[in-house]
Amino acid sequence: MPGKPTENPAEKHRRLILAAVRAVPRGQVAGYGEIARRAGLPGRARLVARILSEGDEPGLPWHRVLRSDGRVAFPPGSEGFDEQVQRLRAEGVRVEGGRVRGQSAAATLDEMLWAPPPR
DNA sequence: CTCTTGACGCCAT
DNA sequence: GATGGCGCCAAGA
Repeated sequence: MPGKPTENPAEKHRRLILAAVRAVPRGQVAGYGEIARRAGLPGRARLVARILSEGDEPGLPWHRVLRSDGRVAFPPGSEGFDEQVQRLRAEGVRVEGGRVRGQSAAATLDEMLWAPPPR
């Protein structure tokens, strides 16, 4: 039966991913792959990147999403890079050379990810 | 339909 | 730490 307008998988995924990104607390960072995993879409890091690249969703803390190695995903020197670094620093995140510092940024971005930052 | 591109990730060298 | 190759998936040409 009818009923439900069968939501496209793509749209559902988008919604889940956006929710996962919003769930990242201020002052913290997460990896694309980690976001995908939290959204229930393991291995879809690229999908996360693609959705963020669309740039919609106002208020979305996209700047808290980094590569798995703790590096900013934009090419150094680009606008996106600069803006992301500024935003992160504005939240108290230590960024050096386009890389987030904090012991490991995310050795595996799995367990220590949601650890509260010392202050 | 095929081919390329991309805000990625992991592993080997 | 830097580079290169392969995997993955969606969108555009």
